[in-house]
Parts: sequence; structure tokens; C-alpha cells
Amino acid sequence: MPEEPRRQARGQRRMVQLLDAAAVVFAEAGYAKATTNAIARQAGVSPGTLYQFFANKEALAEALAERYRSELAAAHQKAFDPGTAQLPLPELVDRMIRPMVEVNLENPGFKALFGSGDLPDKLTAPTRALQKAVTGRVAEVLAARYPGLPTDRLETTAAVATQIFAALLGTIVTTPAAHRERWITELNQALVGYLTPLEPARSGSCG
Amino acid sequence: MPEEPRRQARGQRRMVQLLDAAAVVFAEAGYAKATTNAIARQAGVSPGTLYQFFANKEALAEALAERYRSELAAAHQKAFDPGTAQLPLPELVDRMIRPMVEVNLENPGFKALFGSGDLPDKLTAPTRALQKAVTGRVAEVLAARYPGLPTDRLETTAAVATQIFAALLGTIVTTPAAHRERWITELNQALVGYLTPLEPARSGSCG
DNA sequence: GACAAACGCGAGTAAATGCTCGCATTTTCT
DNA sequence: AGAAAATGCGAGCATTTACTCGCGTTTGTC
Repeated sequence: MPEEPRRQARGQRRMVQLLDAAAVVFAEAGYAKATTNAIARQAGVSPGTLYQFFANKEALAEALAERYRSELAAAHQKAFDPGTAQLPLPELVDRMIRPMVEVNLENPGFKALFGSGDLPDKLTAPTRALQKAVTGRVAEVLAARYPGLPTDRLETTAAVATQIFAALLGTIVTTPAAHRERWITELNQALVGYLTPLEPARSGSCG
Repeated sequence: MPEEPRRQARGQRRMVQLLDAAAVVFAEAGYAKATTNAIARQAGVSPGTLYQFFANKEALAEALAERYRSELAAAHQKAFDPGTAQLPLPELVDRMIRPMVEVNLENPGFKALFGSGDLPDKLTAPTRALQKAVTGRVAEVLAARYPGLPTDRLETTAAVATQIFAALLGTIVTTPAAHRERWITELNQALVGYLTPLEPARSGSCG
């Protein structure tokens, strides 16, 4: 197999440019209907140039998914001081939700790679990686808050919470900003409702 | 536009056969990657024959969605005696969930038309119709249980509940039957948790 | 400056795919 | 029986699309 060429500064910039273009086109058309020619055009580049940097459409999607993965990790790291896990549940959930919604609003292509279930088998890999990264984060937080929870129960809960999140994400990001808060509240309530049974009984709750 | 020919019994059977085949192929490949030639082959029929009965791929999907819509309605009608709405919340949710899961298990193509977000714009119509039918059912039940709820709040709640359901449906139907119950329980808990705040306070709950 | 490697182009290709068309067979109607 | 309508076939068309290739330009290194 041909080895990766040693990239020049110009090439690195082109790659960023192409990923940006891919994000736009994926967001507009979805992965399946997005064409590599359209991505090249969006980047102001010829199809040949695109293939100088990415072996195929799948590799492009993979690289884009990797970018999102790292942006997500950064956003979460910024939102989690140590001690966050001890906050009241609604606030904890809020702190997990907001950064992810923001990443989604800033990166239009995210949903196309994260949410959709109708992708060709080959793309399952990058998508699964994204989902797994998110689920992993959620699991960490749950583990910090509920130290007594058995591992398998924890993983199940994290998976369900992530899927609920993914389900409402589409509605949230496609809603005009004016009414967006309403759906975020709704998502918050759904997650809080799902997680509340795990909370230890609060003293004084029946004052 | 050419009017629909008067179908013979043979033709009606072919249409059923083609819808069955479409369901299988959609389920295996997803809508986008499913080819009409493959559907015809699956039905043991030539491509020309397929187009004798369905104007195009979209019309095929539409007819399939309509079939699912009616199966769903039948399943729900069977599950709802009058008075069901007054059951304890977990049981009510269970009664809503089970028939839909069953319909999904019996109809492999359902998820491909119901769940996926990456569909071409044209298919948005049948998909939306399916989602709307389900959401409508949910809204009816919620209206019966919570008569005081304002309409917009009711619709929002129904939409969210439906999306949560759709999100976990994929996991449920792809899980081997042995572990399926576990995920159904999880879905139940998520929905109960989300809806509990709407319940009127139970007397004696702090006995 | 000279050489190689990376970059860039865009017409072109092979394969896939939704769909058509001419023609043959079967069913329905009178 | 005979006409008309419905059903059936499958080679093949028109289009799309991921990807290639030959060749020219720019960049980095000595």
C-alpha cells in the first residue's frame, strides 16, 4: 500500500478546507446523498485534489468524525470541574447537555454522522466510534455520581441516556433559536426523570 | 396523468408480494441503498413488473408506510380497552410499548422507514406520516389520562415520548430475544420517568 | 539553480441504478 | 371466439457518482 506523503503546510490547510466543506454538504444532504464532487466544489477544489488527501468518501467521513470527537472531548472537559458530579441532578444534566448542543450548532455535519441509522455498513465504524465516545463520557459521570452502581447497569444506563439525547438532538438543532430552550428543557426533564430512580433518597423529601 | 388500471386478483397479489420484498430489502440495506432491481429480484419478478404497480421507488415506500400505519392502528386498537388510560403509569406505558415492538419485530422494514433521519427529502412525507400517526395515538392516550393538560403541552409531550420510543426501538429489535426484555424495561423506565411529573399527587405516597 | 516531492487540475471512466419500451402471455368481458 | 385490458419480461437507456490519470505548477532541499 502507498504510504502517506509528507504533507506541506498548504496541504494541511487543504485538508481542513475539505473537512469544512464535507461538513456543510453532509449537513445539507445527509451522508448517503452527499457526493464527493459536490464536496470538492464546495471547497473550491477539483475532485482530483480531494482524492489527493482522502482515499475515499468513507475516509473523509472518518476524519470528520474524529474531528468531532475531539471537539466534543474539549467541550466536555471545559464543562466539568471536579465536583460537578455532586450537583443537583437537573443541573448536572444541564451541564452535560449544553456543550453537546453547542458543538452541534457549531458543526452542522455532526448530526449526519451521529444520528442517522440508515448509513452504509462501512460508515458504521466512525459512527459507532462517535456514539461510543459520548456514551463513555456519560458513563464516567454516572460512575462518579453513583459509585455503588454495578458496571453493567451503569453501561446500560449510559447507553439509554445517550440514545435519548441523540433522539431529541435533531429536534433541538432544527428548531429556530427562539423556541430552542423549550426543547432543551424537555430533554432535561426526560433525562432527569430517567435518572431520578438512581438517586439516593433525600432526607426531608416528605417534609 | 395516466389513471390507475383496474387491478385483477393476480395484480393485487403481486403488489402484496412486492411490498413484502421491499420490506425485506429496506430492512437489510436501508432505504437509500436499497435498489429497485434488488426488490424485484427478491419478489421473483422483473423490474418492469415492479413499475407496472408502483410509479417509482418513493411510491413503493409510501405504500409500505401506509401498510405499517394500518397495522399499527390495529395493534393499538386491540391493546386499548376503554379504561386503560386509568391504569398505573408503568402498566399504561407497557401497554403502549408492547404492541409497537411486536409490529416492529414482525415487520422488518418498519425501522428503515420510521427511524432513519438521513432520508432523501422526498421520503420525508411517508416518514412524517408514520411518525405523526404514532404521535397522534400517544397524544390521545395522554389526553385521556391528563384531561387538564393544555393542548400545546400535550403535543410537546407526545412528540418527545415518541422520539424516545423511536430512539430505543432500534436497540430493542436488534437485540437477541433473550436480552430484549431488559431493554424494554429500560425504555419503560425512561418513559415513566419522563411522564411522572404530570401525574397528580397520590394520596398516601409519603405514608 | 536543480531535482524531487507534493500539490492541483478536470476531462474522463467504469460501475451502479432508477426506470422505460417493445413485445409476449394471461385474464376479463361481451 | 375475439377484442381489450391487465400482467409479465428483460435487455438496455440515461443519468449519476465515486474515483483515476496524465500532465502542468508550486514548494522544499541540497
